[in-house]
Amino acid sequence: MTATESDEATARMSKSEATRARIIAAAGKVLAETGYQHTRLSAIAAEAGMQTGSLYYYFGSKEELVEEALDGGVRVVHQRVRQSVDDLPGRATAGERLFTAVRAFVKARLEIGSVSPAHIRSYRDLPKDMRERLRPELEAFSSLWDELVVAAVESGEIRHDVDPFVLHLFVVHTSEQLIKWPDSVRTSIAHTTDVMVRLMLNGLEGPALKKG
Amino acid sequence: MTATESDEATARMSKSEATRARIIAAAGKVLAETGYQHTRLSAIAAEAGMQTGSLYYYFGSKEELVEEALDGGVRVVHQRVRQSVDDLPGRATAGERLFTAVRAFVKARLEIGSVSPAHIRSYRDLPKDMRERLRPELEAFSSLWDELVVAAVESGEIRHDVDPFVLHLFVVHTSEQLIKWPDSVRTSIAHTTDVMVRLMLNGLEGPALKKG
DNA sequence: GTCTATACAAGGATAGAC
DNA sequence: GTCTATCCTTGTATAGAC
Repeated sequence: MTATESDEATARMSKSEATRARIIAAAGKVLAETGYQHTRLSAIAAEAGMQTGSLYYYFGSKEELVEEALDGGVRVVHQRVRQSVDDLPGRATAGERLFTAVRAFVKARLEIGSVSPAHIRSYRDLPKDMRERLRPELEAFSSLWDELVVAAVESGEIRHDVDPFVLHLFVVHTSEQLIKWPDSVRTSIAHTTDVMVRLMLNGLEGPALKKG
Repeated sequence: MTATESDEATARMSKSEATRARIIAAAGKVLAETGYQHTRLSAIAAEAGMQTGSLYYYFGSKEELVEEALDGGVRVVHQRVRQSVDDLPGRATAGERLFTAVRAFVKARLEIGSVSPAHIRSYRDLPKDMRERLRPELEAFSSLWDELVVAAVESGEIRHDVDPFVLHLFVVHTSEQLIKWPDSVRTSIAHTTDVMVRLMLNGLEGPALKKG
């Protein structure tokens, strides 16, 4: 959800719904930065502009609040990536489909400052039962990457000398590192996406080695 | 430090020194998995095979113990990377120096299961004063990467169309993702290092696109 | 709806037995 | 040296005022 979409959505909400959404957004932000265990309700409350105790008017427990924030973040990113692929014309090659997905993923990671499907940092810390409930959604997203990668290997558009699952991990984790890049190098979203995709696709190699 | 070196070192220690080293190693392992805030002394104690209270015979506080573990991890990895470059013959090109460093870094990350200089997950959580004390060592390591990258850009062995600092971040963070790869795809250290370096250097691109 | 005050649990730290 | 028992602090959760 972009800032604009979010504002439009907020305008249609009752005050209560808007506050609830604000808390969820605050939770997403804090979670992405600190991971589940380190996330303090006091930090979420501060980010949302209220006192810790007030959160309990909207949510029954920390777990309930966190699970809703996490699940929402996962679904939004997954949905965006899938949509970007579905929007391609039928004649698009497997490679075009994969790199469109990568671009959409990188873009989503930059636009949504908060949680993401591959945000392992949070995921590993979760209580076991919550992890179980979130698993199907995460696995669906993972399957999408597997399909895209395998098809692009078969079409010859990406390398076949590396295990497809490793390629899948490389794509997802490399995209994820963007959140660690300092603001100074993340200029516009379009440019940052461009640089990252170029590095993933073509690597570090420069002119002096390319002739080989 | 490899397992063998560690064993040899242990053999020369007094029992007290050996116990102390065992605690540090346990702390490194727990820290790498969970980050500072989430690290419980009870977890370190369990990993070292003792009760929580017993740790205080060797260390004055959680901070003291953690700082020693972190500082040690940073220094060992930095030292190994620097040594790998220094060991090259004088005629080595800038590109050879950079990729030797990358290989050494990836190898070190695989061999030492614990903390590392770029292990941001831990670093960001640290108390401010501790972070200040560790900073010089981290910056020295960062400078090494900057020098290697800039030289390789100038020699034309790596691409010049991307900000050198971004290339530096890409190298370090991409190497770091290895700790998230499941055991199933991390076969031998030599093979895993090889795959990772190939992906970083040449990217995902496959035969069908290379002709362009 | 949101705040303040407080009960309760968990983890860091200390003391004293052995 | 290591253990067990206990204190102190921090964070989750509840209660009741406004």
